[in-house]
Amino acid sequence: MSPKVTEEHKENRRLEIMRAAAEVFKRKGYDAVTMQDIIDETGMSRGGVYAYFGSKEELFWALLDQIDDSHAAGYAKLLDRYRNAWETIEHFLRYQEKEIGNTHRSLSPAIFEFFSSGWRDADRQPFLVGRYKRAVGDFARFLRAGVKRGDFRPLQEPEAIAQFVISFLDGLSVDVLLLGSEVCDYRAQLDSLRLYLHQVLQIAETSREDGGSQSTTGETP
Amino acid sequence: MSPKVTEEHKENRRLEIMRAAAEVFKRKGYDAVTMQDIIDETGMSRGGVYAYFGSKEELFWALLDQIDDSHAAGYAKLLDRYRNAWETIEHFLRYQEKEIGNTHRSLSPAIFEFFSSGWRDADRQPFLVGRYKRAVGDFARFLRAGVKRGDFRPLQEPEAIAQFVISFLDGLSVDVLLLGSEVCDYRAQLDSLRLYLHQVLQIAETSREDGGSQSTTGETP
DNA sequence: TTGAAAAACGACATCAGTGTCGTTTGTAAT
DNA sequence: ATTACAAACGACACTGATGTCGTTTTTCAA
Repeated sequence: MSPKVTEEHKENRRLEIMRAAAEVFKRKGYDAVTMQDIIDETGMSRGGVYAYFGSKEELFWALLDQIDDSHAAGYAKLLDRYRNAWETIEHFLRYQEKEIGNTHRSLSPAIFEFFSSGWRDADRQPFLVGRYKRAVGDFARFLRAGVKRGDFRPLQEPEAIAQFVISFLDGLSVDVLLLGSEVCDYRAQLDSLRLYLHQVLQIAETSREDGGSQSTTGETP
Repeated sequence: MSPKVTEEHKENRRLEIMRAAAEVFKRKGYDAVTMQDIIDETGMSRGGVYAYFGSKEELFWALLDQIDDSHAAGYAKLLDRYRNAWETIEHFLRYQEKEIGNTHRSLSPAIFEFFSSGWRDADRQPFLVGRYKRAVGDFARFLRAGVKRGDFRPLQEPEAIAQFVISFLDGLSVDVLLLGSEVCDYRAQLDSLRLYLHQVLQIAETSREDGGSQSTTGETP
């Protein structure tokens, strides 16, 4: 008797299925993907895959959890423990630029599809709400820290600014996804966001050694 | 020989099917809706409905065109021919507030679903791009008019501001749709947008007889 | 080497939705 | 009233995806 394969081997198989699934989801989004697509990508058999994941949705949740774990940590770390307040914002914006620029090569389109066609589904909503509150919370905490240090003198409540920024970034992501990056010119828009933050936080014009590279979009005519 | 029913009757039937379809799309979104649902809602027969619309997608496009015609006109008119520049912005914001507040009772969720699950579809993209460019264009034109009159002294190019505003509004709509209006507090966020515009356009503090009701969100602490 | 049990396989039954098409019904001109 | 034709009907065949389950293969302990 006794088990016939090691626990590790099972875990590897599980991961291999998830890897294959991610590949397919990146290529085809969410709705258009069938279990058969994923099965084909793995090279395994129908029964084999079903032994690990009972449905496309179950598989997708596994991917979401995986992503979320790795992501949330990095995101929070980005905003914690900074040296120079404004520099952190620049850093944050550069990070967002990279993320958004990479949208269509990532799982984002599939994730977006998953939640937008499932927004009535009571099971899916909490995930998004959690993500949103976490993002807003992290950013607001960062702002409050900056206020305490005297780096920022915000014209609004940090919470309000944070919500505003997250909403804007959500919108920008959606627009890039649905319209393409050329149409909505996300780099210029991130410059606008930089300018907005610069103003609403009342940053002194000469922030450390950072020059005047804020406005690629043009000054007042 | 000669036709057996009047042209008008056929048009009415067409409209009735569209009305029924809109009802179903409002209730169930896009993907979850089947032709059968629509057929049931009309009270007609399968063949009857198919005689007018060959597929769910064809039907949805008909609805989109219908909406778009009525919408685009009103939107442009809102921003044209204003008396007081800032007042027009207030008006615009109030309009957006109403729109966003009504999101889940409108076709928006279905439209959103339609485009987000079909963003790879080359046929669907042009529609959204047109909508976006029109919105940005209208808003930018309004801003330029205000500049010419001396009402606005923008810190950025009007185009950039317009894009920023539209992206933000897109984000806000998405967030309201996916997270619910309580979570993302869209009224407060529209106040933030008002404050942003007030600053970026360098509106004098005392604009005509309008008092200081801009910031429900709180002043600098 | 053998054999027992788990893992992997893939054919199959099922299901939901689609679009068609032969039939029935209704209308208006004669 | 009759009739001829379009409109409306709804049963049906088809499709594509799903999840199951009896069979085969693999693995490891004895």
